[in-house]
Amino acid sequence: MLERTEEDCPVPRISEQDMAQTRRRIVDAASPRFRTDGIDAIGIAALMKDAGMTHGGFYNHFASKDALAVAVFEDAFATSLATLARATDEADPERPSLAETVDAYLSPGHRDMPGGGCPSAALVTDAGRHGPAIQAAYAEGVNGYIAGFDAAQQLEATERGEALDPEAARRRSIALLSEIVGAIVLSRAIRLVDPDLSDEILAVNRQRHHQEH
Amino acid sequence: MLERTEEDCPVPRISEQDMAQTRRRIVDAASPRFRTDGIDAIGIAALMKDAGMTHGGFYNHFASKDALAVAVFEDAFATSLATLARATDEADPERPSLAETVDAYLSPGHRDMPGGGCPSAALVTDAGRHGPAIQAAYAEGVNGYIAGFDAAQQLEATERGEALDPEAARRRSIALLSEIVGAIVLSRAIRLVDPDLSDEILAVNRQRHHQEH
DNA sequence: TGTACATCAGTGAACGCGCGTTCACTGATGTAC
DNA sequence: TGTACATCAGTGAACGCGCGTTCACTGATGTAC
Repeated sequence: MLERTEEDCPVPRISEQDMAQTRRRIVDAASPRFRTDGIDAIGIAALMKDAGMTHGGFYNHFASKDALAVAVFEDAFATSLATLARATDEADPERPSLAETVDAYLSPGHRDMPGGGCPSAALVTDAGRHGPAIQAAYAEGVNGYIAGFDAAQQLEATERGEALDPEAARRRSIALLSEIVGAIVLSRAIRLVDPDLSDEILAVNRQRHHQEH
Repeated sequence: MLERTEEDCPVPRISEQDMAQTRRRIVDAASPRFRTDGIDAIGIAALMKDAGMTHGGFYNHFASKDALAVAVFEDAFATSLATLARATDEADPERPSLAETVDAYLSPGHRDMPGGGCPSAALVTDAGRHGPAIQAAYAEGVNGYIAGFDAAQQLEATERGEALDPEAARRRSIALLSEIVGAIVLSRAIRLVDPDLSDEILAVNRQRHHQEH
């Protein structure tokens, strides 16, 4: 009896691992550029050059630029949600509170580094302006954020010995996401010409969250 | 003594009014397209065709596409702020409350019509990704929104016979703007693939505002 | 182990296309007399 | 009022450029025997 039962799948000449590495290099090159300047602002050729290759090979890894964008969205949200999940890791003695997580989100450092930051904020307009596949990847990320906020609220309520209505928690999660996404995109939009107002927007929303929770 | 003292300024062959009309046609064509699809998504040729002309004449009216974008931002914010100002028109017996204004802002109709809607929301990412001139026009509009919310809060506080600390009002205005911009851009980003969550985001934020004010 | 062959990730020229901007030209309009 | 001229908003071809995608080719790698 052979171990390999899928006869349709030929043994790859170049290891799957190498292919996966190259694919990752492309995603890693595209991810910050897409978040900083938008999906349409950088071309395949420049992207592949960033990844250390020429542009022709791109289509060995992705069917289209849209397919790359979907992969970038999935990867960026996965990373971002993993960070958020630290706020719900009961085993971590240095687990950040939800308030600390929000403070970090609404920091000048996050504002000034969209390429490595939250994809919900950086790609919110791009998602709405592109096709269903990209929007679907974005929507899944948004649902992940809401679920993450829900979990963090429930954990903190439990630790305070309080019960939290799941629907109330969900409403707060959605409002929180709206507020922090709005604050960071507004602060980014004016940071070069009105840095004081840009800082103020972040500060007001940090403060507002502290008052409420 | 001649009435016309500026010798440098020749009498125009084609009336200034006609020129202004053409310029307005260009701005009116660009304004919804920029808000719906982004500044970079539509070219000068398509824009001028929408305005009923060929593309070459564009540069009789604007020095560059960026200059048009600045004009579009100024015009769109002026219109949008005029609508907001209805909430502070003491003479108007049908003056909408701030809560009603927010409800209209966070409506599915506004979500589905970015081309005629709030430029703060529709252009927030474009502003951050373009040059200082465009950002400056955007920042002025944001300041106008904050001032408008301030004025509406003060008017409503006065009518209730309450005093409202200007700094507290400003903080609320900034938080309100962040929240409604965030809500509308998030709801737009997912409306095609998750219309239920899109509606929920709007509804939760409408409800939240009603509870607070 | 050595040799002939097959595979296919990556290369780089080329495809048609649209971009922002320029410019020689046109023709309607207003001025000068 | 009539005629010659000047102006300039608008036309449309053309500029160099970058885009997403295709494709014939290369050459390193793995297989077959």
